[in-house]
Amino acid sequence: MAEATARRRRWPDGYQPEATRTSLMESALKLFQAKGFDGTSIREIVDQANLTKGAFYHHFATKEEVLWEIQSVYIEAQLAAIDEIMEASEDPRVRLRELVRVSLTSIAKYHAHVTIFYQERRHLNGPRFAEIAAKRDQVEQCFAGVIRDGVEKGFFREDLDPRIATFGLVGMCAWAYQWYRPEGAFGTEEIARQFSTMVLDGLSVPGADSD
Amino acid sequence: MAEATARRRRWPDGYQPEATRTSLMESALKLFQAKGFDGTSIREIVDQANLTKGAFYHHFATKEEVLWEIQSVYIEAQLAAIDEIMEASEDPRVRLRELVRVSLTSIAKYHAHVTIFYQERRHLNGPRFAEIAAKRDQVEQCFAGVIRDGVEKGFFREDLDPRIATFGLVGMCAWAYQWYRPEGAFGTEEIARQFSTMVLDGLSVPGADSD
Amino acid sequence: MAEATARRRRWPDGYQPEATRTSLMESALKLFQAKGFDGTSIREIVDQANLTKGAFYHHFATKEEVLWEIQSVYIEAQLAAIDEIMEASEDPRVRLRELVRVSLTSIAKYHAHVTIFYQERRHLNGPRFAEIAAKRDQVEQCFAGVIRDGVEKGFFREDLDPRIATFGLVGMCAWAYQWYRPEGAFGTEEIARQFSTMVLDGLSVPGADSD
Amino acid sequence: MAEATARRRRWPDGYQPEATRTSLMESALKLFQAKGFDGTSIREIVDQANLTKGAFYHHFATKEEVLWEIQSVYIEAQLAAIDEIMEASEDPRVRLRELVRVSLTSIAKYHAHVTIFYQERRHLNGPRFAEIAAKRDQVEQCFAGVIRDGVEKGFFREDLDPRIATFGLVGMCAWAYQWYRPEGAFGTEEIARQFSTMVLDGLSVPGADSD
DNA sequence: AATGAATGAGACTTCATTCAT
DNA sequence: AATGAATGAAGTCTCATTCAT
Repeated sequence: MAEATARRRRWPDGYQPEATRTSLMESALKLFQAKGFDGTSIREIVDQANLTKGAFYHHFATKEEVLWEIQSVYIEAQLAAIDEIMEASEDPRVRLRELVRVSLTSIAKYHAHVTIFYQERRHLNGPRFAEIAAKRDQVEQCFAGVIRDGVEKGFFREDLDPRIATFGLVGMCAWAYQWYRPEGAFGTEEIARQFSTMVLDGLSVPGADSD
Repeated sequence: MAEATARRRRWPDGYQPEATRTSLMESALKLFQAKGFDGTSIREIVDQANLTKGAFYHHFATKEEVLWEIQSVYIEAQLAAIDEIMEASEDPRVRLRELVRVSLTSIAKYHAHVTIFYQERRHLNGPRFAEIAAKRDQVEQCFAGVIRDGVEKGFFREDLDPRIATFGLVGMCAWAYQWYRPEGAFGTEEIARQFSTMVLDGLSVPGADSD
Repeated sequence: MAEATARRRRWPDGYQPEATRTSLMESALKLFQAKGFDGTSIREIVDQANLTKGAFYHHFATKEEVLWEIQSVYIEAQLAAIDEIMEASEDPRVRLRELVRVSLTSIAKYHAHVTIFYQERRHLNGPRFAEIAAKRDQVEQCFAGVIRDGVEKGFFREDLDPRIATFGLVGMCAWAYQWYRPEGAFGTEEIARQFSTMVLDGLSVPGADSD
Repeated sequence: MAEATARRRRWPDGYQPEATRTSLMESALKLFQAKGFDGTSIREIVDQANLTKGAFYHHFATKEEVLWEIQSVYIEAQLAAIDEIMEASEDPRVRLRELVRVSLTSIAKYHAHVTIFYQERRHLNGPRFAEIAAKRDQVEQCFAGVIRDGVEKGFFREDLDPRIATFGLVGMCAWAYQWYRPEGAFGTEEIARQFSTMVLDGLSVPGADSD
């Protein structure tokens, strides 16, 4: 009956299942980031959300499911952002700059998610692990594709292996989850610009005598 | 066979404290790498080493102590290698190439240590955490120092912040622990060469028209 | 049978939290008395109560908490009994007799509690120890107050220090937990009467020549 | 050969087994008093004595043996002191005063022993427990005998049961191990005098009107 | 939708004791 | 006389999960 009130259902006594679920997710997000997956107990998650274990198990089948959902949120956002980039321009140099930019801005936006994504991967089991890993691979394949494309089109040097270059570029960006702080001196846009410049043009001053 | 080499101490039936300790360390090393610190139980460590829990606690005060020792081995090796590099040459370009090279070769040499170093940092407590963090900072300060020096001496571009460049370079190298496999197509020397080239000279082909 | 008495809560198949908790307390009470706090394991407590370790830790945070609860039950009962005594009469001789009487009857009533109270005090930590110690002090202050009052009012001799007399009197009563047996020849009322007489009037036969 | 040097044997390199043994006993004495028998580990005992576990087990068969030795030292001293008292006078009033005096002075002299004697009795097993308990009974029988004798000789009142009176007197004295502090306002001689007076002559002022 | 009592496996750690040297 | 490596049992406590309501 209450279903007629358009999507935002309401339960008789003010129950708000969606809100409960969100509370739990946010609680888990903070705790997984701060103490790790193994280091966080269901008890802590529900306590911080002012809920009970029963509520938790009403919304999630297992603790791992929460982890999987956190990882999904992030990786899906990445994939969506990458799709946009690929549609916006065909120039590999532009695409590469954009990939770097998006990598860094989403680290800022999803800091907890990213930290958990990289640190707690291990705790995803079989099928869920495979699913996330596959999406992660898609992201990396995209970086690699852009580089390969740049080489083919003559923009990027041929003497570097595209896979190695990809790993280097991805590592450079991903590592930011370890040190980036929103209150730091540089914003993510500026960091992205510097990273792109370093990778595309190199640290060396062009004119300086080589060794 | 090794009996001719005059072993310092002999115990009946193979009491060999040093060997016991080493067995435990190696067992822990493998397991921490494979299943994480929290995911590894003392039981598993001793079972794999064919020893007992009592033996473990005779040699280590806590599980954390083993973790600390693993981290120490790696970071000390890093510091020693860096010292050598700094003594071998004063040219920031050479130094930077060497830092990259050492970072990658030691990831190959200490793969388990490095994985544990980056993934299980959290589980070190107060003083031990501080100790390792301080040494890790020394390493990073060294990278930063070389870059700053290169800028001052006119070898490296001035329009990049040395701290950002350092984070990028360190991330690029450190990330390798996530993907490097000894059986892969490239050795660490070659990977290091490509990383150095990318960072020093850039991906872009010099002549190609810019966007 | 007891079902007619409208039990507040009903659980399936006998979920009765209050009863579970009580079982555990009673089990611990017996075991702590018989084997001491350190000598009693959680395993023994739950086995004797036909429950599981999990159930124990659902109801109590630590083993120490059970100890604290046992001590509290006794000391609170003491304080309440003393309050009654102080309200019932103002004559220090009456009050003293009553204090002795209550000390002994409550040793009979709370034999296990008292034994644990005196033998396992050590195992209470910081704040809980302080709380119990403070209440114990209140009890002793009360004995001391009555004696001091008796001296001031001219009923009790002045040549004895009230603190020493208090210690003596309290020790005499408290010690009973070591030897009192309900099946013994004398009941607590009679023992109390004899103790009061001994302390108030002395062992000596008034007329007998002194040494 | 070294045995000719009269009882105080000396080992070649300065070994002093007797001193080692004594160190261990003293270490155990302090620790048992402070933390209880169960709360003290062999490790702590030997650490505090700057020795090793091997040394401990060279001198004592078990931890319990140390406990037994501590209890023996005290109870033997009690028995010896009581023997002296019984030989010195036949007057039950004198004897009683002396028993009280000795009880208190030996609490001062053997504070740790006494604390352990009363608190850790439980940890003595079968035969050793029986031995100590028997000696303890001898001491109590002695108190009881003196009281009974006093009643028979007409010095002590007949309306009190000698066993109850004994328990009261013994408790009064023994309890002092719980509160006596050498730095306190009264010495043991004075405390003993007051206890004897209280028990023999009573707290009440003879002339005061009775209730 | 949510509760919270209960489970049972397993975690880390401690410890008295043994024994070859 | 003394060492210290090793054992193995046991201890306290945590935790993800289940389930009747």
